[in-house]
Amino acid sequence: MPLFEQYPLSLYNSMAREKQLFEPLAPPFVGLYTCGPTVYSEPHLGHARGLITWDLVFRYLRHLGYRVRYVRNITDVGHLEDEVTDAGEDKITKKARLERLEPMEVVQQYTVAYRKAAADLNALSPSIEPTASGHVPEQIQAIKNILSNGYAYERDGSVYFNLARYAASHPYGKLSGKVLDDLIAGSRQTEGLNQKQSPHDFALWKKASPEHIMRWDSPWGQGFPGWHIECSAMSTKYLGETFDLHGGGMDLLFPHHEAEIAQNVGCCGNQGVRYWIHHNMLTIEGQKMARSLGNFISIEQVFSGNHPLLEQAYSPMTVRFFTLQSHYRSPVDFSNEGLQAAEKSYRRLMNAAAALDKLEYRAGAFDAELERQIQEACHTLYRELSDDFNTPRALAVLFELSSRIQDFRSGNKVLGGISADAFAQLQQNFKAVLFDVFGLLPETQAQTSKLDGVMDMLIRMRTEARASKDFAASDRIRDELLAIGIQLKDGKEGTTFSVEG
RNA sequence: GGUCGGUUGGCCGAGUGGUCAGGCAGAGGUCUGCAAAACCUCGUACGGCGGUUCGACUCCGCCACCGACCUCCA
Repeated sequence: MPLFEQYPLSLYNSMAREKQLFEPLAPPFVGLYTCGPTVYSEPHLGHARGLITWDLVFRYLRHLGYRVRYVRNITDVGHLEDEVTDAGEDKITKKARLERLEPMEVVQQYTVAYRKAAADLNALSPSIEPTASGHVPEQIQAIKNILSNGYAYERDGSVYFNLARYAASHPYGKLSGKVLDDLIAGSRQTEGLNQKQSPHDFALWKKASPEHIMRWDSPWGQGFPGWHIECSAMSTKYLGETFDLHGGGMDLLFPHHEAEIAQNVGCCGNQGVRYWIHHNMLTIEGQKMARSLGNFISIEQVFSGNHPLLEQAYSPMTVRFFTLQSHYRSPVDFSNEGLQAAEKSYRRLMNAAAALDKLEYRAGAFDAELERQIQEACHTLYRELSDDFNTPRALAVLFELSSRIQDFRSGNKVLGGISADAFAQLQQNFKAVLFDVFGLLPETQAQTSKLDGVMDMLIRMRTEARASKDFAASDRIRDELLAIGIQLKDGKEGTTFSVEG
């Protein structure tokens, strides 16, 4: 029996605004699409949250036994920054001009940076990572379909989605809770500066001005695809007209995902997505992260500690652990205090995992209550994760199990008190959830075998000095190593060391 | 202004109509030549005012405060 039958997954569907039992279209296959980055600048902490959230979803679905195709796009065709006044310049073009690069050089640089950040955070590669620029023909085809279905109109080389026409027969705004009439009433639209029939009609295809560098041929002349069409085109291409899961940040609810739905209907006759899931945003010490507020932190800066707001560097696994401590639908507040606490908590779990590996089972006096408790916890781990990916609760269970593991290690409780089966289950579930699902890794220690050799020697010298009560020498070894960033840990079974950072 | 969400102990962060979150910090302890590390044990909480209820932190109403989105944003 696959795990997904044993622990059926329920998740919060943003469209229904309630938790629903997840029933894939064609189990065990699952299609998952998430909106990836626009690659015009360094990946930042917000990207980290998205990466970690969807990686956990991907990992857990796979762990449950689903065969998942995970598609995450790269937006490498610039979005216009100011469409309203038509004075807009797209982000990638602007960056290219400022840095005197080809637009594709900008795209390349930040795509590589994004993938590097993902790898550092131990986020698995998606099954397919399509780029918008590589799918212009598909986007043109989708626009053609929308046009021929009567949901769009052409004006002077640009194509716009006809929202009034669409909203007359479809519930536009349902996902984000917007009412089209309110939007129109509240819009600050300058007269006569654009060709749209209605201010909220959005571009499917945009005519390229003479100086616009990124341009492609189309039935409507040279131009580039609009803001939202890539996701409709690429999700349809790789996951089909209807697929299981679509994710993204809550900030994409409107207008991006709302537009996607309208396009899907306009193109294929149905909205395409069965479950919408959205993760919450990230704040920096209680404030929204924004360049204008000066609290913008890139992923690389977190790892290096090179930012005025950071008291120290934080390892990728600390960031990952910290993120998963909160539920994905709650906001995460990034603070030094929080990160430092996470660093320690994370170490505790890793200590327990290491201790678990060293335990050797021998039958002993049976402790029925302990047996029940451990088995129950092993199940709870999955029940929590299957309850809308409740990582904080699953984590609490991991800590509970950590204490039991330490009880066994220290002799506080006898390992033989539980059955060999229960012990095997403990080992398997604890490590599976910690490593495979949470995607945490043992702390990388910058140590080579040569360093090991040197440390062995130093530890031996210190042990000898201590044996002969030459504490001046032994303390000197310990303190000077600490100054270098290597900490000695005296334990019952001897001395070990860890390298800082 | 509109829409939605939140307000939990020193800090972070789950959750529930009536015995438990969990982590960090703090206190005590084990270990140790001392220390560090590691491990064990232990407090304190549910924004305000009403209501429903045998019973509310949990449900309902009002108020206050905070935030997100409404414009590109993960």
